[in-house]
Amino acid sequence: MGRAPCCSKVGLHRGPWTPREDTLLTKYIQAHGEGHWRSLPKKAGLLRCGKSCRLRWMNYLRPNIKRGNITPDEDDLIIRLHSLLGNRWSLIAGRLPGRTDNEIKNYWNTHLSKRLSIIGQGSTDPDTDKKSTEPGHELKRKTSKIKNKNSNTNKNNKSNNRKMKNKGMANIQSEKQKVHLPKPTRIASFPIRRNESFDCSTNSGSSGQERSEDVQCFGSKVEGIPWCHLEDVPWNGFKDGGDQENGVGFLIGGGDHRHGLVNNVSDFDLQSHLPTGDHNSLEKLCEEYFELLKAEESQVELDSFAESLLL
DNA sequence: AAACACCCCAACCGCCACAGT
DNA sequence: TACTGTGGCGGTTGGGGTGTT
Repeated sequence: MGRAPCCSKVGLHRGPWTPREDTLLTKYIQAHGEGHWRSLPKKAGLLRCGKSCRLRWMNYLRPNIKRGNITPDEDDLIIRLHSLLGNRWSLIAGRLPGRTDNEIKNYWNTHLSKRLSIIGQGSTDPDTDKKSTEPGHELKRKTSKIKNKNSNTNKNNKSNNRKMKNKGMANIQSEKQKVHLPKPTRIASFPIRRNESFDCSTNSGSSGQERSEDVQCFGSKVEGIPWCHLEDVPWNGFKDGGDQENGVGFLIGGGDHRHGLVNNVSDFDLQSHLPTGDHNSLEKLCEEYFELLKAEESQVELDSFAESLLL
């Protein structure tokens, strides 16, 4: 049962924000800081829902937000992180400074999922494809051609049409995908918190939250990446069992038994979900991912992967 | 030039976890 | 313990823009 809307919608502005509203919100937050979103609109003189204010700030007005022009590096990182984290956009965004979860989500939905589905169909090379098509010329045509053309000219059918398209894409993905699965798979039943990700040794972070049903095995989304046997992983958060709380990690040696239960589950449960025939490629993907992170690590001093995710 | 088809992305929605009472 | 308020997340929508026919 969902709770009531955060505020009465009556009399509140909706839709696109005006420059004036942006200014009001920005000035208020600059003066008083973030938080107290519910009361913020009133105090700031905005006829907006607090949620709307928060979203506008987080996704658009916040300083240091990068907009547009996802670089090839970011693109690649998104794909890799998504393969590990699934649709955990906020976590992925935390790994991409200046990018918002919404932007990454949109980018994934509009660019990457299509591209990957095309790759899955044995089409062109992804990079070639991307470079030759940005911003979406040839690709648009390609993707449009593989779409189900139930011609609907009625504008009311637009969204239905889109849904059909998306369903079609989802089907293609589920059939052809090589990199990820769309939905995380729960593999354990113990409670897990989103904020306790990637560093089991430090209960770092308290801002995030995790739904109990979000207990997931990331790896199960990556054709069984969940548990990579890596001998030397230079990040504290991973080395001791990875994201135990989120049911993800890497078996190193005997694993970490500080939380006993988790690795026991992982050893038994996760590995039993690993596709046995593709182990080398899984390790390769893990290694690639860590190489990428290493490269980043040399540029930016981070205490741990966990901390970077929680930035 | 007009109509149509499609894409992009800002914004909205519903749900959940957690904290406070 | 039960309830309520809040912040946050992921999924979805739809207006506007762009390309094609």
